[in-house]
Amino acid sequence: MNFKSKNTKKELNPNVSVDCVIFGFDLSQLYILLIDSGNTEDYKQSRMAVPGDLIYDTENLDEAARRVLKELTGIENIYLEQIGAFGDPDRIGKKESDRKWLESIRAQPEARVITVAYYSLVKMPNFNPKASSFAKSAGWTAISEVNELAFDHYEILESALEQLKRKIKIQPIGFNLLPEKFTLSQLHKLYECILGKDLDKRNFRRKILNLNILTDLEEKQIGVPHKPSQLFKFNEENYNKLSLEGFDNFGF
Amino acid sequence: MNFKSKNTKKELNPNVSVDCVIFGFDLSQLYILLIDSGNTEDYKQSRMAVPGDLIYDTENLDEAARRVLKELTGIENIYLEQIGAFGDPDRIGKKESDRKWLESIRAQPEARVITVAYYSLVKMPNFNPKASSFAKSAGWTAISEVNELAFDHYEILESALEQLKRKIKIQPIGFNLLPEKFTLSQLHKLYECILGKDLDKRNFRRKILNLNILTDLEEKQIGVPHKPSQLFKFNEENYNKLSLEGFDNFGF
DNA sequence: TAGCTATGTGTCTTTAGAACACTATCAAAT
DNA sequence: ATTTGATAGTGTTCTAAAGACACATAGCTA
Repeated sequence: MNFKSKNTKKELNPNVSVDCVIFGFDLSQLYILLIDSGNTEDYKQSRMAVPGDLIYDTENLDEAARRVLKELTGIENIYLEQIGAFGDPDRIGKKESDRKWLESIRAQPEARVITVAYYSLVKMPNFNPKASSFAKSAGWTAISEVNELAFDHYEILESALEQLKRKIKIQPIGFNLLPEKFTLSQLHKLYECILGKDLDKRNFRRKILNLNILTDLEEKQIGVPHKPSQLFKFNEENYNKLSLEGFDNFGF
Repeated sequence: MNFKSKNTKKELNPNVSVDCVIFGFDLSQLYILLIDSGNTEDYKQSRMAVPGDLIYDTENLDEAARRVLKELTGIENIYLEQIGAFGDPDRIGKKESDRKWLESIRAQPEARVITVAYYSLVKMPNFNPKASSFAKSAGWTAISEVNELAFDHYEILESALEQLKRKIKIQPIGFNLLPEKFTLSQLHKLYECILGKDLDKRNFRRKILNLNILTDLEEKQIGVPHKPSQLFKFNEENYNKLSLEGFDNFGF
């Protein structure tokens, strides 16, 4: 049977899935990695979803999240952090389109599935999603343009965003979203995007510089039609230290 | 089959459980609600565990947590908050005693089980646990005296404590642990217990009073062999408002 | 060379954190 | 009646960070 994991090799557990909310940033807005999981009725229509699938009985949740993400989008080697579990008994059965999809793909389409959600922040240009497995396509969508998602994935996205807002105030996580070299304005913009509000430029710069996680590259932007900006990278040593410790109070 | 939930009434899902970490406080230290889940080899020995059990396919996770807590300890009507999911494939099979116990009680003792953990804070004297179902006993244990627990429950407890420490800095949750009428010293002590460090008395009082969530009852302790303390209750309106909003910066 | 655009910078005021020591009040013991 | 022991209660100073606020600069383009 499915739930006897001991001596069977790799069997999908019909009751538990993982979902991965991957955020990116293009220096002007936040993006999320979505797959088109395929519409079983109308192949022209899409059924956008956060990459996710059932877990194997032999892997732990973190491993499952990494595997599923890789299988569906090709993306690997990123740090995933758990958001929590979503377990409404009807979370995958509310919409007709979801039910149809499950029937087309799952061995036990009626099974009740709870999902454990993860999120991560990545440098978008470094990760070009390549759809495989049941993903018809995989790509970045601006958060502002996300509307309907499969199952309860919209709720999951909202939770991920909340967690992101909370985290950015106590850890320097935002840097995972920026290129190696970045300007203070870009970092500033990122914080504004995540927190959804304007931040005073001078106060922001002062605070972020006081954290001592930035190294001035003594190098300027080139080819911009305005005063070129100083470029920075982040100081790995101090950055890692602060990531671990967190800062108790970095209020914006 | 077990994983077909649609038309079956109440079937346990063999793959998903919930566990509840319930904290209490006796004005001098933190306690946790544990059950003795019974040792199958030696009935005199105990097997202490956080109250938890498999979920039904028809209930959502929050409901399951409330139900399981009630079934095992009689405690109900409390607000439970999710900590997260724990899903090591071997989390319930590492110890011989755990495996024996599962064989004695579970329909599919070999099933891989992921658990979703919850925590709550309660006024200990208002909740007298009464063991039932498979709990041989249920009661409060000082956190400092907890050593070995079933499965990965010790890890879960540690996670719950971490979350509690994080939360108490941004929400006035601590009050759920105190009696209706309490003194500032008791509240002070509670914060010290949770955060595990000394806090300056005068600074603590100033900060907590500035939150405007306390109402001076104009009533003093009686019968104490020292200067009697002023009693306070908390101001529900402001307390609820702050609970929702949180405070960005309440660093200790 | 004028205009556009985003960069980069400093000060003041207010608020909150951290450190720190003594007096007051009650009950119990003598 | 007095002393003792135990905890309650109280203010100030120093320092650090938050928040509000305006103008000159550098490079590109037309």
